[in-house]
Amino acid sequence: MNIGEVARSSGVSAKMIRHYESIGLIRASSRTLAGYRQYQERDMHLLRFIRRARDLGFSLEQIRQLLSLWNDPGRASADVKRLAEAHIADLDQRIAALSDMRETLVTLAQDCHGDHRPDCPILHNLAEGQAQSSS
Amino acid sequence: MNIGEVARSSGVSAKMIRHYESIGLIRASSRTLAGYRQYQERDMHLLRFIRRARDLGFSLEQIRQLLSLWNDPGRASADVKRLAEAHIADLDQRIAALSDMRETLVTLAQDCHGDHRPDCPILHNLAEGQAQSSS
DNA sequence: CTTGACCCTCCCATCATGGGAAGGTTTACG
DNA sequence: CGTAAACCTTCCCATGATGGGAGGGTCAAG
Repeated sequence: MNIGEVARSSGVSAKMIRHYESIGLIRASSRTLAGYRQYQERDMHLLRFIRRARDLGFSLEQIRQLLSLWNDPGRASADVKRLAEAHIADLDQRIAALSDMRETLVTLAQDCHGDHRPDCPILHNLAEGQAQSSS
Repeated sequence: MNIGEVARSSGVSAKMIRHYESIGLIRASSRTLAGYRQYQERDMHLLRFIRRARDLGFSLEQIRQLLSLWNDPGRASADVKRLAEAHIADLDQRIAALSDMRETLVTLAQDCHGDHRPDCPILHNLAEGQAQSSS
């Protein structure tokens, strides 16, 4: 398989496959005489693994660890679980941060007339910045 | 005020103040003979405005628009509200995406023994699972 | 033998931010 | 006055994950 085909069937762009190779996330593939990268079925599975882990929000560094566990028949599932739970905690933090922003903005937007007049609590809040006395 | 002082009192780092100047988000300040940037009270307020908008997750491009509305006495609050609501929609999308990841991971982690054995539904899902549905 | 669809490497851009080098200025203190 | 600390300046580089695109080689079908 050329890089284009494995890209299509794994959902990882050719650009990214080359990048993952360059940072050592995946091993360099064999090449044809002309220098074209050649991939096997197992490379496709590896890339799909990476793709799914990315879809779950794991960073490439975390994926590096996941791959090393995946390739270790003597791994402890506790190690995988620990990685997953650390990532869940990170997601929780990011969700909380975004939700806080959202809540503040919704409150401000609700109080904004949204008409032709210039007066606006959103700008007022940004300019004067006292904590909202909402609820 | 030197840049360090206005940085401290606005919560925007000196590094970022110079950066905002370089991208034209704020106007270049006056300088002393030695080339030191000099700031006034109003610059501090401007930077606080920016800082608060950043805290609410607005991008610098959005902030550029917010500032232009802020400086326009003839603005319509509807324009501000539209910006805010677009940003809320963006936050909603990001929160939903992260929440989806979180939910999938929590489910997988719950089914993981988390002991010394290598068998693990998390790795199994990454290796064999269907791609996550992205909205 | 040309055309189009591949592939290659290398550089640049994103977005917001920080690190740090190399060097000039100001201030406070002995 | 001298010096050291604490400022300030500009310039370059790095992050993380991804894409764009230039400039050029390869391959297969017509």
